[in-house]
Amino acid sequence: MPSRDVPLYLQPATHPQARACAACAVREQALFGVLDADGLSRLHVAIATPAFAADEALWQAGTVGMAMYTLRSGIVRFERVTAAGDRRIVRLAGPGHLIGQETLLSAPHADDAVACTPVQACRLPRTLVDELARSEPQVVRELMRRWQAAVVAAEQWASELTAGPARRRVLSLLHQLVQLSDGDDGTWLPRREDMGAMLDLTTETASRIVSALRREGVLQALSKQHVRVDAQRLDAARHAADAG
Amino acid sequence: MPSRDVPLYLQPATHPQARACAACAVREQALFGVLDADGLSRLHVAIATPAFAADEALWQAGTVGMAMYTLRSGIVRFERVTAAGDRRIVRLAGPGHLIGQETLLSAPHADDAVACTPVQACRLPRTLVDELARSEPQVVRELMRRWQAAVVAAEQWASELTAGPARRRVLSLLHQLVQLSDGDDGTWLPRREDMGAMLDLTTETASRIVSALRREGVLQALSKQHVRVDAQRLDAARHAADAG
DNA sequence: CGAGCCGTTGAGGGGATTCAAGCTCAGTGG
DNA sequence: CCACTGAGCTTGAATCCCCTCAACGGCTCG
Repeated sequence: MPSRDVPLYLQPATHPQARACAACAVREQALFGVLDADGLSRLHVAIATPAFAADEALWQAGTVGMAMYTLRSGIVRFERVTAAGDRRIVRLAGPGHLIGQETLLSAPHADDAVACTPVQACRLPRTLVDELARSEPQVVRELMRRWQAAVVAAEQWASELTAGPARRRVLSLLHQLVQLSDGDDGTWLPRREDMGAMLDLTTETASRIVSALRREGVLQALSKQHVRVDAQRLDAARHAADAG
Repeated sequence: MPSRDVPLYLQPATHPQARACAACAVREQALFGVLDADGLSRLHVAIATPAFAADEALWQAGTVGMAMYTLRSGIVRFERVTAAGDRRIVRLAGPGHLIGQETLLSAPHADDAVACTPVQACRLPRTLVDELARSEPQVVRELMRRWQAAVVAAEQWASELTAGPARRRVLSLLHQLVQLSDGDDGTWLPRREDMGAMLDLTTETASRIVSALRREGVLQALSKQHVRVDAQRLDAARHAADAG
């Protein structure tokens, strides 16, 4: 079984795209995970698997995309500039997530999409998904499921990450980040300024709280942007914040 | 042309549901607005048009619905209880909006849906929409459009209504409410406690700001829960808040 | 090695909360 | 009819949390 880090183009050229998809590490969570062998056989075009560096944009708000993406690894943030003129991050997406579905409607992107970490993705052209949706009914249903998931994620973000005292918001964010982390090499931690844009805090406040959590042993720095999170203490801290 | 206030059941009995839908006041914005005469003719079942009183629930979070609704008049709020235990309102829906699409996926509702004002709605059973989606391809596309609209609305909510100083948040909410208002009899204004649940403020703070806006002439009370909004001054106030 | 970005920490001020007290108004029952 | 009640709104005073302003240190990179 190929690791998720093996680029698809290194896999035997005799294998069609269908074979590559069948072997994909995030296949179960991916859009095409609903396709059976027969459905996959219709994938007669090659799917590009572009990589994005940290802070590289996948697209910009207001533009109309030509493709959507399934994330294979890494984290992407959705950000916009509010009417008041300040930058706000409104959602995060991680491995297995489908992003940019508005492309299917030829609707412009509502936000910038920017890689937070190095990102590997599968590029799904609009035309391909269009075709597939016509021939494979399950794909339509799966698309709807994805859309619903986006709604749920956005509402969750609004309800859990934008309310209450600063400390609780940071703890909730940490909780989210742990879910999105690739697991092996710790949890990615945003720059303080980006944490501020997510939680509506100043960089100073974000910094103070992160420092406090480190002193309390909830966090442990692994590298510049990665930490080890003590799940036990995180839960305890979240529960304590809720009670008080 | 029947007004939106004429109950559907009062229309001539010889007219099938198709005729009723064709004459609907919110037809252009409604889900079935994409159907042509031929498509409408497939509507051989009667569509119920239930009314909900203010503060009456359309459904509760966690339950799986049997139908979705197109709102004909009134405003509905989506609320939930956060992990921290406090009530949060995460979205509003108004005339023309389709709500409860998760029913189509047999997914449980993520939030309570509660009428803010008296609400008139069209009840669209899951099975009906299912059928129609199969026979009329435009319906599928329209459903996707609705889902995308929900995502955009949720992100807008998160970015504009949950960030910045309290006064700006209230002004942004007012802006939203004006869009949702039926137009003729003023703009609906939530109870202070509900404003707090929307904007993450205390009822006292919400009250203070509303009082100030009334003194400044931005608002003018019409009745207990309805106000006239001076669009001019509202825009001025919003712009001033952005600059300062 | 100096420049610049990012993170950290401190001191002081301001805006929202907390606590508390009246107020209006609709509904109820004597 | 009208006091009584309770829910929602308003306003005040004190407190506290977060922001603002400021300085400093570590790190990378030209």
